[in-house]
Amino acid sequence: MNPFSIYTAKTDDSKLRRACLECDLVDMCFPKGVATSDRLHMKSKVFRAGPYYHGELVFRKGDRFFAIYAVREGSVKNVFSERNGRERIIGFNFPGEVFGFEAIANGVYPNDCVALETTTLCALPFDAVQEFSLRYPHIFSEFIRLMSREMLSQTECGLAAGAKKRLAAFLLSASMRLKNKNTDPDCITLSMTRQDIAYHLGIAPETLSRLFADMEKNHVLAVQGKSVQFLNRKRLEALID
Amino acid sequence: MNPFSIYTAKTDDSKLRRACLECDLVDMCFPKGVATSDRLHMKSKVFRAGPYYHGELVFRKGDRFFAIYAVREGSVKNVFSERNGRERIIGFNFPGEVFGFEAIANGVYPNDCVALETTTLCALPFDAVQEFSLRYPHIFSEFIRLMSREMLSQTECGLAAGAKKRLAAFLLSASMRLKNKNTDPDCITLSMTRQDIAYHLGIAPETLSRLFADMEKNHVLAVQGKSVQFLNRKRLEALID
DNA sequence: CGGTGACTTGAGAAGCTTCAATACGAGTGG
DNA sequence: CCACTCGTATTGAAGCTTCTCAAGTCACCG
Repeated sequence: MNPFSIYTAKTDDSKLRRACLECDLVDMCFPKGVATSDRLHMKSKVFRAGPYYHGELVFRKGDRFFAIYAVREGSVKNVFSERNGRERIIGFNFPGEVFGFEAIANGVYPNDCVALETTTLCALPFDAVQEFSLRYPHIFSEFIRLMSREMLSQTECGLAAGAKKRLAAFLLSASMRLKNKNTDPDCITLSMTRQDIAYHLGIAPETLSRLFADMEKNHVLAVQGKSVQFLNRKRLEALID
Repeated sequence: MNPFSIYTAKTDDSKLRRACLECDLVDMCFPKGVATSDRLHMKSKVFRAGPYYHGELVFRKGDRFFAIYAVREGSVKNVFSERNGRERIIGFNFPGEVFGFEAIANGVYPNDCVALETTTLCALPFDAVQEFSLRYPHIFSEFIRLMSREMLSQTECGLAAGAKKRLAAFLLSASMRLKNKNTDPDCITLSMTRQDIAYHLGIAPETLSRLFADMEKNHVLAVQGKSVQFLNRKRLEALID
């Protein structure tokens, strides 16, 4: 009936617990001030979705809205496919991040969501949020705050002038958002294609390529396929303002 | 103590009633399925703010979050002032539109809000929303839906490639959003400066000027200072895709 | 080994920005 | 009513950024 297998076991798995604590949904899955029985009830409403493999659709534009998603492992892109064939990439989502809020307005997802690699998600049915919000102020607050944070980061990431600035901002943002994997934050592995990044930044893929080449020549980055190393973070940061 | 005079009288004023019915907050100020007594209570929480005059600040970056605002009359701009002196204009708001959601996340307004002309607002204290949401599912739903709609329109208005496309999209959006004033939708009066528009679109003011001149030469627009007339809406729409 | 898709590189054209000069419009004071 | 002024808007010319089209390279996979 539905494509989700219930999230049941593994709550004792320490790795998973840690993952949950770094998730934006943690305050909703493990709410303070909620009776233990209800807490379990709330958590039991959270489904695990996936795994989705590279290129697989999580949802499609027009699909009926049903749940907010959080990335557990992997990454996704949210895409508006336009008439002229080109696609506008609204954003990427990495582990711990939540997406799907735009679907609430009209009850349908307004864009496609595609897995960039092998990806598992948590699906939080909106029903459950509504139900619990009426009983627990904390849930209401957390949900609103989550949406607000999303809006804030969207406006903050607004179009900086200049392709180089935008790329620098993107790389630093990606580094910050991927830092939970306790690896070197100056060495990131991008799961998306150059074209995805370019369209996300609103530039041509060729321009992106040239920018990478340029930054490599200037010893700011070391680029090797999908892995990018920051050789000089200061200069990268200086590019933004 | 606070800068708002309570919104009390004039509920019988037909012009005002009409204004409220065209406001995004209408479902919260006049909620269905809420007892009449509570309805009055909810409405009594809504303050009228202003009037603010041209250039006056509604709130400043860092001000403590307290209420969501709706434009009653006039218009405002939301501005991020950046280090390098330049300002990024996140958006404009016209009568009936709601703004301020980004402030929920951290409890402070993340940007300045400036009146573009003589402007009055409705201020909806977030306390009241929280209080009522716990008692009435409808309020909860409406608030979330409002936020979601905001997020959706933000992502939809995302950066179209090309300055001309962006301007066309901006003008058509402005026309749609100002159409409540029962005037010709093909003839709008912009309350903001050229610089405001340019920075909002992420282009130089000079480029904007040239675009206007160009579109006038091509008989798409007739521009006279702040008033813009669409001479050929079809062609304007065709520019977008 | 050949094929396919992703990425890079090059060259010319188009778009946009910058700086500088000019024009306009509303408000002020003579 | 005119001249002055200040802020805003327009116009011009030069230069830089970015795009497009086209060709070439690379890596991965059958």
